[in-house]
Amino acid sequence: MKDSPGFLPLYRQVYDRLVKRITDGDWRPSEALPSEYALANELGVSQGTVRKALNEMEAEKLVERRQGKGTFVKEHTDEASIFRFFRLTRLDGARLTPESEVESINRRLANKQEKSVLGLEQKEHVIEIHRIRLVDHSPCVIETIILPQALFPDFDRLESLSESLYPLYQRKFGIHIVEVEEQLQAVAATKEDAKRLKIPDGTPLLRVDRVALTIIGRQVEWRSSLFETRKFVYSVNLN
Amino acid sequence: MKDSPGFLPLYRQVYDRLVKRITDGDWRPSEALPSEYALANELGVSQGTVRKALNEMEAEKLVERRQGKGTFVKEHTDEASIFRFFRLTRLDGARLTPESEVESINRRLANKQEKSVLGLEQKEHVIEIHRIRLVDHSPCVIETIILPQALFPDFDRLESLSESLYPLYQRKFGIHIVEVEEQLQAVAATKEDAKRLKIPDGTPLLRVDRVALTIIGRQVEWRSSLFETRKFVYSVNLN
DNA sequence: GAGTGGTCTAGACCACGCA
DNA sequence: GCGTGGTCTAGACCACTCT
Repeated sequence: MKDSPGFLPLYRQVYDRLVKRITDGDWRPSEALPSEYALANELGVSQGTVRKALNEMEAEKLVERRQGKGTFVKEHTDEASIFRFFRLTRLDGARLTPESEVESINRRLANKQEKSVLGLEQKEHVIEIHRIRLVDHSPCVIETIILPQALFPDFDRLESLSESLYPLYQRKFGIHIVEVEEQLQAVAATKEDAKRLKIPDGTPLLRVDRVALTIIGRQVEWRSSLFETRKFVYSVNLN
Repeated sequence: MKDSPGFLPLYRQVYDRLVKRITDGDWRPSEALPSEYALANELGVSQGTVRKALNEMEAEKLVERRQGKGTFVKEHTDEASIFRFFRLTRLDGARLTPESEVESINRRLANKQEKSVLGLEQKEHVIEIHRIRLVDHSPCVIETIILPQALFPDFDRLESLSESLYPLYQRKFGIHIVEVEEQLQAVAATKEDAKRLKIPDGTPLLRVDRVALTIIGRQVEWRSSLFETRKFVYSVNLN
């Protein structure tokens, strides 16, 4: 006689309310939330319950907690974002800080595959970005990025793009990426790839297809990258 | 006048003691630990403190907690282990269950690189394993696995190897892998690779170099794999 | 019904950052 | 010295599992 959820813990309800207030923009990136006691008071629960909700949010990297200071909405800075999602390193494991050159930005109707990957309905528009990323002044990644136009109004009229795009999504469009799903394959460079990366035809490349997700699991970016991995490697830890 | 650690929380000390008892084999895989209250009593702390330590151990997948039943040492079953660390999937994301053919197992002195990667001292021996993994009866991965002989006594006299090696490490040698570090590159198949995988020379392959670590960060396996990714992809989520 | 982990509360004290 | 988050305790009650 019970339903499937049957029971939603109080701290979960607190979590949901706080997450909503962040995604709604009640507290902006790098701003402090009220203290645990203030929130507990406001929501009519104990401080320990708020604490549990905030700790979950910290585990998901939505906020950052600092003893003696407070709880802050996590900001996607360029450095942090590259450190977190850009997995290319030198052979010895040292992190890289690439530079980017945007080649083109266009707006057009989404094709079938894009609608499927991004979960779009009929006749929606997408933004298509092509760029090259360089390390030590030589090209090593080519990227194609597809964004649902509806979530990124006037994206194609931005004056310039930052090196790391996720801080931009957060700052300008209130979109907070918390997870990416990637699929990797080894492929041979086509003539065009080879020309753009200044490498021989047929060089093996690491192809990475990535879908970026928000806290509620909404797909907001589809990115297809080709990495030249003769001097660099893609590093990842699994737990 | 304080030292660098300066302060070690009680739950951390409880955590350390419990982890040690598991790695020492006091409780075997799939066995239940004493209840929170029993442990709290035995260790002279409150139940909430034990709880916090156990929750950390659950987050690290060292134990599994089941409401109404108890806390159990997590067992590396074949299925769970493949699901967790074998990242190859079909193009639609469906998981694969490969079969393996061991080609050779040898014991020899570690070379310089192996000593560096595995953190070995002078003149230690290693076990070297070569195997091929097949999906749908066709070869798609070739692996070279290096183990420090000291941690795996008589490994080369085992009658057979299970499909997934980590359950074997846990069951026979008390070694519990909790994390792997991987470095990925795209490379061209050599003549020998091509022959073993039954593919054309120079086919792009995904090369994965993996170091497997225990809970205390000890390197216990170095594995170099070459994946044929025309029909499959390496899938990973980043948070 | 007994025993386990999960939630929730209330209160005390500690470590840290800052003015 | 004050306010913040971090730790620790004690106790009550809930949800789940098995007998």
